Amino acid sequence: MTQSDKTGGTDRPSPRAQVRAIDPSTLPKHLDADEISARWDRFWQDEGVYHYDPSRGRDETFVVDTPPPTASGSLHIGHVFSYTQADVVVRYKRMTGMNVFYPMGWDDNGLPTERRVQNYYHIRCDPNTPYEAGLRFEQASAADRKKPARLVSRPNFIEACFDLIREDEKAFSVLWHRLGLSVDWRQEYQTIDAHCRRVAQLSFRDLYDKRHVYTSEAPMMWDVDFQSAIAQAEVEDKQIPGAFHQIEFAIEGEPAARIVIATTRPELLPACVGVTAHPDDERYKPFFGKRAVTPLFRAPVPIFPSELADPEKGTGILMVCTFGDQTDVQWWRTQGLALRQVIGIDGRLRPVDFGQAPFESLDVPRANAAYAELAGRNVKQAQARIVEMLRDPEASATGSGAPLVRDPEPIQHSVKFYEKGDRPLELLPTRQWFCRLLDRKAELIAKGEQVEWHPAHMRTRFRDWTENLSIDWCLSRQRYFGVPIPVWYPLDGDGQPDYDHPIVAEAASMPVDPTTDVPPGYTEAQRGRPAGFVGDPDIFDTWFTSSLTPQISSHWGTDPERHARLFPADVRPQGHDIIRTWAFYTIAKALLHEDSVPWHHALISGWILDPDRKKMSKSKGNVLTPLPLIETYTADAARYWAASARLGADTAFDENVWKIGKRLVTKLFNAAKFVLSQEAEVAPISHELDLAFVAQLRALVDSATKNFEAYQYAHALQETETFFWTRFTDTYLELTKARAKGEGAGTPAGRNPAEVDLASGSAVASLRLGLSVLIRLFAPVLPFVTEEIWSWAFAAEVDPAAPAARRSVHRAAWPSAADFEGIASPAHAGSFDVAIAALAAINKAKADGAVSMAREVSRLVLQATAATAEVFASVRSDVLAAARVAHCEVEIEPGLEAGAVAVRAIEFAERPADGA
RNA sequence: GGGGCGUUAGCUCAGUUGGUAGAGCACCGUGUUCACACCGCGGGGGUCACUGGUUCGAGUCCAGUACGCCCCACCA
Repeated sequence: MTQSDKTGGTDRPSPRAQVRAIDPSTLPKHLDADEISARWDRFWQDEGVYHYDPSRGRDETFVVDTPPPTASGSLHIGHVFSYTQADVVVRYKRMTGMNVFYPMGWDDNGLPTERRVQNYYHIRCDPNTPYEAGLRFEQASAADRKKPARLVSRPNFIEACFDLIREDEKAFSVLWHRLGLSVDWRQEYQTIDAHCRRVAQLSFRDLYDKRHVYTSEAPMMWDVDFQSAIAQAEVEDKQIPGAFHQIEFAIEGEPAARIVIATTRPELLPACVGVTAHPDDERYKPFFGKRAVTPLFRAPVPIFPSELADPEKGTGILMVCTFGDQTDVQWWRTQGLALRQVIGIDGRLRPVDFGQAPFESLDVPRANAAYAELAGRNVKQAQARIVEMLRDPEASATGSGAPLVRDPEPIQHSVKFYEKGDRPLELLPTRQWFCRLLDRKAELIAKGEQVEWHPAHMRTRFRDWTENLSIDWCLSRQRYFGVPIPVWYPLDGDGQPDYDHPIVAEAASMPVDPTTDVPPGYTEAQRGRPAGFVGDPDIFDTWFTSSLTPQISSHWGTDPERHARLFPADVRPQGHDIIRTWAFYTIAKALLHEDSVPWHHALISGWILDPDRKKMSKSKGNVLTPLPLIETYTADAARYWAASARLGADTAFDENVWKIGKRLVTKLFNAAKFVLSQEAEVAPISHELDLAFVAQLRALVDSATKNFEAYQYAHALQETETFFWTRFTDTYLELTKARAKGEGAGTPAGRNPAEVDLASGSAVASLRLGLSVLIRLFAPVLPFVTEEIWSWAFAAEVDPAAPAARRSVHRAAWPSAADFEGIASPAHAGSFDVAIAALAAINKAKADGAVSMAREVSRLVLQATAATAEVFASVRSDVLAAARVAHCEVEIEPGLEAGAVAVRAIEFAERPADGA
């Protein structure tokens, strides 16, 4: 039983196929890469070469959790890089006989799409605008963009999103086909489609039933431009200029006393609810328990000690505001401070009244007058204005001059931003849904340990992130284009929502949109009415859906049989920048739903850096688009470039590598034409040189296979490529050329024709075996040119009754011991190397003599050790034929290294006359 | 502040368990149109970032330093 019988999905040609030479004139003179790639892509799709076979068992199925690209992004050379790396691994697995499940999704829901739609059409979603059926938009012109954005209804906005992602997904799809990704296009999904919405809502329902999710009204990180809550994972620090402002506060009941606090956010002065310093700080000890009074607003606030205050920073004493940062939140909670929210959801200071709780002032008219100067301004404007006001001595709470005691001191400090945002995040108290993760850290880390990360050190990124999590996962987003949270709230007699008793949609009704669907037991007429209900207007964090990609593909919750066959997946390819998001949340979901890992291997790809080693990004303007490069160098060359980099390695972009890839493709094409046009009688591989070549080929197959098994495709490619050039085209082909044609200087005239046939047949069989094996070793990286070559000869060796898909090289068996069955070992392990050494020595002598490599040698004296000379004798005729040597003697020179061959004397024949 | 990765030829990168430094590109020389000018053959070029240590022997193992990139934390 052969390997292919066992695995059932592939076919291996017989190593002793009948030699049917191809008439080279029937093959194209030059390789037309565009034509080939279009033709084979069509063949692969039409014949279903990459189709998943659900009838085969889990143990012989290889499941890929493909990254769904963000459809709203632009095509980027990095996409070619990472998707190709995954595809190379997948193609290898397919050739080992695995039944590959390789889907493609589009991550189109969420903020990135909304932002792109807003910019592209220059529109904004306004839920209060009425729907206009049939409304379509054009890409906004530069002139349009100068005008205010057009407000459109939520359904119109969502339609616009769908319109745009359709275009974007088409562009990606074209690139994937061009690159030859071996995706099963029947397994396509969009994270916004009904199936994904349903899976996401089922996930929520399951988490709700298991008490993993909860709502809470708490200060959350908030992006004022997108007007949505943001999760910890989406936050990034940016260094921006700021300034320390030293502001003087009075002490209540102590007219002579004062304290000077330092702050970078003076505009939050009206939101001040306390003052704190380190408990051991002698400067401030006397004030603990007393109340400070703020300038301008004259608000009395408690002064309390806190270990969290650093005496070395600023003035050692600081104001606590609702909310400047996370520490403020902590103090607010532990000290039971008032909540004076001045920043609104739009990032502007909202109207407040200091005469009414929670605001408070010892001089209400003055406080309100001061605040009137700030209300309606954004943070930046308010800061500028309040600094002006604080320079006014009249504003003092102590009567001792301007509250701003010195000019602001400029500093650079890091501030939290939404990763896609333009302005710093604010902390706003809002009601959000959360998923409990903090109490599951140990289990999350354990699941991360169960996954094999490639490269292994990427595991550390996951562990670090998980260990340092500080808030639960905020699931809700105040946006429009996404999966609705499937929840309604009952309204009490006053029309106030009862958030403690949410009505969560039943699984059978999903997907639902609570803003249009009605919860069980209610009618639409009760929407928004007292004792009625209200739908949760929010959508899920995009990651809530994309963290389910393994379950989306496996149809978790709807098709248990399929789920069992496809979950957990085998590999998750992804970038290292989203370990803390996509990988983390996916592991979290698999843990919470089924106490499982989502996949067994994580393949982490690196980044493409520009030649200055900076990350390529749109904002830096150093992004390369892939299609023009592919047109110049071919898709196979693009893949060669991507596959030359190891997993996880950030790589400087180097166009040279594309060039080398293209050269390899051409060389393969030409070498194959040559090999397949050799004619010979069928004969076993028996000649010493051939046996020695095959022995090295066998070693290559072993090594390449080991490397692929360890996801070291780059090493496998490199060794295959080196072998191809140095052991095949430059050497073996040259050494056997003459013998294959049944001629050669080493063949004595009048030799037995049967012997000539045997020698020739052995050479041609070895050449074809070498080509067949090399083509298959290259196939995962160079799918187009290898398929083309395979089709010339090897595809015909497949059972004609088998489906056409089986004739693809991509369904052929990965080279293995089976290819070398019955082929003897060479008499001398080193005979191929000695032949190469001898040929190289003669070539060098020709180069030194500045004669053509094709020049005949009339007399040659070689030197070698006795042992090497004996080995040489076994390959002598091939070497002399390749080097065109008429007469050769070998002298024994014991001083040489084993295996070395030196030229002691060489005489060249007269150059044949021109035109002879 | 904690951690990860990296530093090898002009450039992009390989270097398995320690055993005399590799490839391609670029460069120089040279040849050639009979699979391949998207070609062949040959050549020059490196104190393996630095300092110690272990060892008969270190690019490789250990400790430290410097530089670069990244992750995390802090950020009044």
